[in-house]
Amino acid sequence: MSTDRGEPARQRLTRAEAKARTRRLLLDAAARVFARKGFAGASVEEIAESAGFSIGALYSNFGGKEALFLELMAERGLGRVSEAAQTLDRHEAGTGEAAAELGRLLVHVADKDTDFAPLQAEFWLYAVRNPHVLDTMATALREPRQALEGLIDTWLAERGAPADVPADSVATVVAALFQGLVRLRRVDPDSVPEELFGQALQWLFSGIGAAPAPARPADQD
Amino acid sequence: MSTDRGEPARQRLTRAEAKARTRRLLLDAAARVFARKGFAGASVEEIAESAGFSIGALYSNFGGKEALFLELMAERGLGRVSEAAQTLDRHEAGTGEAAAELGRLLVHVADKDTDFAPLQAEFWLYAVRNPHVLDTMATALREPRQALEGLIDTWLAERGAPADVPADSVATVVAALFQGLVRLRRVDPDSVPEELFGQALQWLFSGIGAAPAPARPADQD
DNA sequence: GTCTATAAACAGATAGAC
DNA sequence: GTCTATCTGTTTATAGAC
Repeated sequence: MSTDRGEPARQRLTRAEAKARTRRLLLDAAARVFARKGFAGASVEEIAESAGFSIGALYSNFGGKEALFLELMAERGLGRVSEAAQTLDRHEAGTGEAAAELGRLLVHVADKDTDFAPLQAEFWLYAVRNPHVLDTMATALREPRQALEGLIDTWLAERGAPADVPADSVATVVAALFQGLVRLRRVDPDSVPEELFGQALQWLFSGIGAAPAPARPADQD
Repeated sequence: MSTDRGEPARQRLTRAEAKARTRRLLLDAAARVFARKGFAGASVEEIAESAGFSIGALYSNFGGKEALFLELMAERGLGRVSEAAQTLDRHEAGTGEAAAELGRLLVHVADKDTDFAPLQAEFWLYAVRNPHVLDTMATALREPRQALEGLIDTWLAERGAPADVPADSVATVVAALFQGLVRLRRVDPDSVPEELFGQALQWLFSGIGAAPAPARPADQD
């Protein structure tokens, strides 16, 4: 309290606030560097310097490289998936409009937020390689998918599909398709035009409405 | 030629054959280790030992760690995607049966061939981070997708969908969905039951057949 | 709380023996 | 053609100054 001196005191940060700010800056830098170099390929030195600090600051705020990565994973493990649900919630009516909006989201994630998909892939790889993290990720991923599920319930009712169709399955399909298209677009943009995701959703929902009870896929033998 | 001595000469390998065998063993070991540790996380020592050789043998057969990785990528970059198309080609008639077959393929890739998806993710990350490899991968991925496209053309005709629907878009959607579901199943198997992929395809194709010309997604303003 | 300097371990790659 | 030994650079993590 009495330690501040002739300093201009530009922002007046308590030590706790300063430390929190450092942590935030380090976390953001870590997201950048991990996305661009991968978990193993990134060095703590590059992360610290990218945040404008030195290695010492990093170790004073986090247990180490792995702890920093895990904290980042807990913070943005499920990324924009929950954002997506919220964005779509505003377009309750009009599946077509919502589909177009989803198309824009895909383009944004794939083209603009260039660090997002690689970081997500890095999280996935880490989880697959570290079984005890796998469960954490599984439950973390279920949350945003349930948000999607609520939305899909609405769409389904709107389309006149019977309660017969399990909304959680549809939500899983939509989420998987989104991820797959984002990844593909990063490698070959021409093969995934902006409208493709919306188009696919139209096909999907139209098909769900058309075939009410496809419980038995095909038993023709 | 005159170097072999009292050795039992079990298989009689020429030096060229022996070297080819070493390369193959190293390549296979590299696939295992890269899948489990990642490109940066894997050490050449572990790869060499996993193949039953020493570091020297690796460097005598490949330019180095990166060259080994790139060769592996060229060899199995597109993985079972082309296999999938061939498998399905046998079930020309009966979309339902083909869908069930695809479901089994997904389960196999996700559950049995545990190294496949992580290795594929590693390839993708490498391509995204090395632009000059990106183009190579884009063209490599187009090939199996065209095989899928031919198959889809058949299904579409069978379903009575007009030529209106672009088969390449459908192929892209199917491929992206497959990849997305495989990844999700590795993390949360319960959320991706064995039949889900086939089910989703049924919905999709049924929807394509139902809505003949959805060229303009939604213009209601 | 953050920085500088350093310790200790490990990586990729090479040289020469066999 | 493959192995052993080694060189060189880099890495994580820590200790002590400020």
